[in-house]
Amino acid sequence: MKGVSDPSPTEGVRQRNLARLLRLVHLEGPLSRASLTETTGLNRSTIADLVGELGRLGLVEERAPDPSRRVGRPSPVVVADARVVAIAVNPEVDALTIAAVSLDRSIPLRERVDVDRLLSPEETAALIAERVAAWRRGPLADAQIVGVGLAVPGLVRASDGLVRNAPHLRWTDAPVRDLVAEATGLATTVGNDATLGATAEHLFGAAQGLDDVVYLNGGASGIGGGLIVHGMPLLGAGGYTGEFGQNRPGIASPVDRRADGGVLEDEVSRARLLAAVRLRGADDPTLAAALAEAGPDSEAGDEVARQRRILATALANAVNALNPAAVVLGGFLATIAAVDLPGLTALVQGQAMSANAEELEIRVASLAEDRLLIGAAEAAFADLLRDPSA
Amino acid sequence: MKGVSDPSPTEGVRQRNLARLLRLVHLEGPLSRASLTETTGLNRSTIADLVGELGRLGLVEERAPDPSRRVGRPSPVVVADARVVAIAVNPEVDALTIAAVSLDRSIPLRERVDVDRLLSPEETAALIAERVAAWRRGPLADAQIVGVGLAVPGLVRASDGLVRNAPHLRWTDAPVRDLVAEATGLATTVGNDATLGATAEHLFGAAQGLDDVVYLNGGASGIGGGLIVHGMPLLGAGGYTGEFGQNRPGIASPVDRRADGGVLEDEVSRARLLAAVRLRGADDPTLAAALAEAGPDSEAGDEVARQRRILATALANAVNALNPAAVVLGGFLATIAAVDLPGLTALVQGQAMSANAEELEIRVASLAEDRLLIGAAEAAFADLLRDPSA
DNA sequence: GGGATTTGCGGTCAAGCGCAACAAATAACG
DNA sequence: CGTTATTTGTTGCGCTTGACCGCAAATCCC
Repeated sequence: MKGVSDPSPTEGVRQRNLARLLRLVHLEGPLSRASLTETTGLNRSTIADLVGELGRLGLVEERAPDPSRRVGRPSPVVVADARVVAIAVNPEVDALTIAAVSLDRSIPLRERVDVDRLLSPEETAALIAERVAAWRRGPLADAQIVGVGLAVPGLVRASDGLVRNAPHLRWTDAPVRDLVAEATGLATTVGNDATLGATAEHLFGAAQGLDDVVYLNGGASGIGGGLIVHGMPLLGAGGYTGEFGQNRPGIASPVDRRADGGVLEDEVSRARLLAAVRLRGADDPTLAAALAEAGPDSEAGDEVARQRRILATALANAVNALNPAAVVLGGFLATIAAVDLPGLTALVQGQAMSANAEELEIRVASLAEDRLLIGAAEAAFADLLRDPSA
Repeated sequence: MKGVSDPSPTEGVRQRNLARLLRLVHLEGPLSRASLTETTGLNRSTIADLVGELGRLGLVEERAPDPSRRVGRPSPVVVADARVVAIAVNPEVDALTIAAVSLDRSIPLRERVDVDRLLSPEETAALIAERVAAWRRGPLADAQIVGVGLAVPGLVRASDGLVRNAPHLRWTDAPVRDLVAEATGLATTVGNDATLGATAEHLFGAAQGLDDVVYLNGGASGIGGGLIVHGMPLLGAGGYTGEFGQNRPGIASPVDRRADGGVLEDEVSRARLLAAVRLRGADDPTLAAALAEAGPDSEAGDEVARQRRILATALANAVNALNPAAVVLGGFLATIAAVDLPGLTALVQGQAMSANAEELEIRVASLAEDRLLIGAAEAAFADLLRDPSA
């Protein structure tokens, strides 16, 4: 037995307090020591001790006090150390985006590596390792890299970061976490892109401060989703939550049906919108402009309305089940939602339980292309934020 | 400032450890002190101290050691004190069921009060108070009643226990929590019946030990559901989660459609099953027997198959979104599922993402009519289990 | 420039838990 | 049947943690 567990019985307390402080300055930005004592309820002397330890660990810095117009001695400002960075990666069909995201939420480095063919998981790992090595020799020479986070468009097993299936990358059962960890020598986390996007919107974007959020993103290849529940990302038993794109919502009018299976992402799709405005391969702003130009009384307008009706049923189903505080829409779903947000909200409320929908807000995602990088970095920071002294 | 917060800095630790121990003996049943040290990782002396405190609080008892055939000094067995009870209540259309549920999971008292008309919230509160008062003078004379838990068939606002709408009780915006608390003088919690049923199945029933569970119950008046997520009940922003009955699942074949709106509980309903076997008002076992007698190649068999197809789509939608470890079905949904559980599982797997469904288990609820009482009692015990020293 | 206010800093103190040594109770063994 | 091994409860002690207190420093208001 001889429990050689904790050297100190109350180390759990200290760990939690350190984590609380680090999380605060990471999520809220620079905070004075005084405000830290106030929000945590800890004693001034305790805050001094804890901040000192975080400083010695190289995780926070103390800056000169802000010229506040309050009476009394000014309080130093505690800020997350910008030299602590995570490597955030988003492999996509046409490019691999890699960035360095600091603990102070700045993004000092970002690079888009265009590729003319699909990269294998091994090639992806090698490319990441090469960029990280180059950055280490240069701009990140004095940085402390805590890990790598990947946002993968596909099903990712939560337990071991195995990519079960990423259809348009053509990755199947690829041990991406282990490959990247070995290639870079860094702790690596792999997550589903939509789940990480939901995390980012929850922490810093349109769903900030809301504990129950449904996030749906419309991409070129389909509809992905992520869930925030109890203020945390919901991974489910295997890690495959939020796959609303494969759901089959009821379609009230038979004339609205286009695809055989009735699968949401076959009925509500970017491709059908592009076809309606006679475009091939445009980005979302271009698509939005074309739809606006066509107007509501055009073929394109009818298609938007049709997709909105089906989307509303799918959202109502989710709202009935999960009673979220907000639904956040990204990608082309944001485009077709923004045409008339109150109208879409009303459509959803008409099909959902009244209590579930009455305080529901449907919002447009707000973090743009940084979303996945922020979410991936957040996943890489997670261990550090849970136990800063490790 | 002068933080008069905690008398001791580490009281949080002690509170958590006390809660861990009490929760263990409550959920797992009698446990020896030795096994407590092993599962918690705490020191023997600490366990002795904590168990002593729980004993002084009247929450646990220590019994003579089990005649174990192991070497070494026998370890006393720690048991939750049976005198600590919660009052569990389930108001329904035709009766009000009220029970005393002990912390050791026994149910020493249970009473079904038949009513020939709908009771108002105020009458319900008065009836509960009357029964509790009578029990206090008799069988519960030496009991420590920690609170009242109600399982209400309707929408319950989590923040204040207001019953927003319980259609077949005809309660609307009824402050049930406050009414019962005032009438009885006891701390009261109010929850949705399906959510509390899910909790019970999660803690003691078919979904024991699973952190991600979707629970659906088919009753006479519709389909209710509850969700377990992160090992906890999911309440959502307002408290109205799990309302799968109002969802609109896709219906593959138009000939399967019976109702106009395509709402699940209009398509999949007990009433339609009863009609198919020409019965009026039968309980679930009778219905199951009638369906079995009719056989699969009858009108009733066709209706069961139709309902199973639609139910499968609704379940697949939930599985895609939530990736639960198990789906638990109760009421008449258990009846139509049990006809061919592997077949229903296959139907769901055919419409869900393969990864989400591959380890999915569809199970039949196992707690029978005790389910709601256990769930309601658990809700009433929640505060005690969170902070035993309060 | 003086008073008020707020903060930082060092020292002291109580609480909580681990640890080690000892005692007790049982099984295994000769 | 007695001895040994094993396991566990008990007791006293020490370490860690964070609150509290008094003093000095820094800033604003007058």
